Amino acid sequence: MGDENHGHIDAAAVLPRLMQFNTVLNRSRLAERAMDRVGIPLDRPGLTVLVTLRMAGEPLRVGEIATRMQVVGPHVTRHLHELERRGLVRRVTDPSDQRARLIELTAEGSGAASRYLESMVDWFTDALVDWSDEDRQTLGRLLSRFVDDLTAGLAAIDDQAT
Amino acid sequence: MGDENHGHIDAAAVLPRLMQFNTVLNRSRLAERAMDRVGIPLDRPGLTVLVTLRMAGEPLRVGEIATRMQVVGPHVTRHLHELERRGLVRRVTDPSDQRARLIELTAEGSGAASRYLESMVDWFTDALVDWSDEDRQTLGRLLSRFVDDLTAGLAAIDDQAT
DNA sequence: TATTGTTATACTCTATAACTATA
DNA sequence: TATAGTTATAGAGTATAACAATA
Repeated sequence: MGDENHGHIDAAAVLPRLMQFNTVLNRSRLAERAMDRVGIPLDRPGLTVLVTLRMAGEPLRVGEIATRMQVVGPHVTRHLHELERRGLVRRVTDPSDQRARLIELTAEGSGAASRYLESMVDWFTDALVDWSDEDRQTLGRLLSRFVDDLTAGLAAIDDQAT
Repeated sequence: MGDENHGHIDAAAVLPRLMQFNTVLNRSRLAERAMDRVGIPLDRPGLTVLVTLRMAGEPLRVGEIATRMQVVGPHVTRHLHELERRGLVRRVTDPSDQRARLIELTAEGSGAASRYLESMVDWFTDALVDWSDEDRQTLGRLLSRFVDDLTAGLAAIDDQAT
C-alpha cells in the first residue's frame, strides 16, 4: 500500500494496527466462541485463572496466579470462590507454609482450560493456512523476539517507576 | 529455546505470549507515561477518542467514532461531553443531515493526540534499536500481513454471528 | 417507520483498604 | 513485624434500554 519502510519497522503504521488488533481480539466473538467450546459457562477472569494454572502445569499460590495474570490478590480470591464451588479447582494448604494456599486444577478445570486453548490455537493455525512455511517460520522467530524485546522494555519502565 | 517449530508458526507457543504481551501492554506504565507527555490529564477512553479522530484526519460522526473504537454510541457521547467542555473537540451539526453531529478536533485536542502517538512510536522505535535493518523490514512486512489476516478472520466470525 | 444521537441505569472487571492467620 | 490470603468497598470502563429529533 505504498508505505515508506526505509530500513526500519514503520512504527507509525504498525502501532495503530497492533492496537486495533488488540481491541478487536479482546472484543471479537473469537474468545466468546472459544468459551462456548469450553462447554461450561465461565466469565473471562475465571477462565483466565484456569488457563494460567493449565499453562503453569502445576499448582500455584494465589499470589503467584495474581502476578501471572497481572492483577491484585483480592481479584483472584474472589474468582477462586466460584471456581472451587463449581469443582474446577481445589484449594489445599501449602505444606511448607500454613499461611499459603496451593490452587490446583481438577480434571474438569483442566479440561475446560485445554479446550479453550485448543480452540484458540486452532483458529490461529487456520487463519495462517495460506502462508508459506518459510514465512510462518520467520514470523514465529521474529514475533517471539519482538514480544520479548518489548516486554523487557516495558518491565524496564515499570522498574524505573519503583 | 528448544521449541519444535516444524514448518509452521508455533501457535501454541506464540499465542500465550501474544496474549501476555497484550495485557502487559495494557497495564504497563507505558501508556501512563505517554499520557503524561500529553501534558493534560485525560482518561483512556477520552484519549482514545482524540487518537481516533487524529488518525482519521477528518471530523467524524459519533457513530463512526464508536465503530472505530469498537464500542457503543452512548459510551462515546459521554466522553465527548467532557472533551468538549475542555475545548479539545468541537461538535458541529452535519450540514448534510441535521440529525448527525460531526466531531472535530481543536488545535489543543489534535496536539494532545499527536504527542501521545509520538511518544508511543518513539518507544517502539527505541525498543527495536538493536535490530538489523533486514529483520525490522521483514517483521514489518509479516506483522502487517499477520494482523490483516487475523483481523479478516475475526471479522468473518463476527459476520457469521449476524 | 428507520436512523442519529442522548439520557439514565446497570453490569463486568479490577483496585484499595482494613482485617485475620500464620511466620 | 512481615507475609499470605480474605473480606468489604470503590472506581473505571462499557453495555442495555428508553427516549428525542430528524429523515
